[in-house]
Amino acid sequence: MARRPSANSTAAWTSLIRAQHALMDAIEGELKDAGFPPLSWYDVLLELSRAPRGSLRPVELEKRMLLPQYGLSRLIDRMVEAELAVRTQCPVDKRGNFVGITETGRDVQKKMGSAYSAAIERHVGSKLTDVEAQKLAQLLERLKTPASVH
Amino acid sequence: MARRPSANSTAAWTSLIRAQHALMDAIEGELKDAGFPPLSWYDVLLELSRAPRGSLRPVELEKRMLLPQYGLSRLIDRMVEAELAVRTQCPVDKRGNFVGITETGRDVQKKMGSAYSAAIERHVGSKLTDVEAQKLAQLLERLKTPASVH
DNA sequence: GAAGATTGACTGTTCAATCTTT
DNA sequence: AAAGATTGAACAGTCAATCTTC
Repeated sequence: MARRPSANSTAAWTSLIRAQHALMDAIEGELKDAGFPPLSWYDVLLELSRAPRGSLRPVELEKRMLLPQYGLSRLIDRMVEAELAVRTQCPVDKRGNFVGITETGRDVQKKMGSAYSAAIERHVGSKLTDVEAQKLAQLLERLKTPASVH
Repeated sequence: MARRPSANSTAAWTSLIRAQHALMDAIEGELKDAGFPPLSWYDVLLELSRAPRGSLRPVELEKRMLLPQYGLSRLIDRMVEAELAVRTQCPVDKRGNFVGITETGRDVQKKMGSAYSAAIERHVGSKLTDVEAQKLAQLLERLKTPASVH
């Protein structure tokens, strides 16, 4: 149908890109300055810390993560290298590994989680009322519904 | 200061990341499938096409671009390689180059602009009313204001 | 010395190809 | 053949160092 986008649709898209970038830079920058690893690492640590026995298969991780991580193998490699995660074999299906969180990993997840929360409060919570934040989340959720095929 | 982020702030942040990613993947994917270069190229082409005589200094480009492009030198190199842009010397200040758009570049900008508009309509315009899109843009703009130092 | 810009080295991402197990 | 995962090669992004001109 190639209807022309309204000025408001375009403005929403532009603002979305700019706001996401500005906030991501600010929040990830704060965490980095505090000595924490990138947010993609946090995503993995958070999902692992919530999983039963602290481990998941890579394919499960991919599905759950906030930041879509194509190169998950290498990300896990780096986290294993840093001793935040370990790899183990899956006994029942030898195709699938498990990735587990270490004690160090749990520790980093907790500390980083606090810093992350503080950063979200500073960069989001302090600028919007609770009702506005809720409204924003609702509008953004609507955008994620698949587009029609026309 | 270090107030706990409300659930709504966190939800807004999470939705922001996810919606931006989902839409960016969808929109950039459509353009790519249609044979167009990345959106970062489009940003450069758009700014150049709007500039007087179709050229700008790299530093000006950096300021205007939608997608913050740290490695602008190399991006311009690739566009020059693809014959969408040219480099020229600035006669009055020899530190500064100019980056100019070629005729091919103008052509690509126009065609890509149409496809981009259609994609925005499909992925944003079709999911929100005009009023909702406007509201969303307003809320996102509020997020870009600098955080307090506390 | 400061501004505009590029370069080199490093890190991270992407895509296709591959390998193993089911 | 399909699913789960890894690897290699190409590509892009980042940071500090550098170079030139002002």
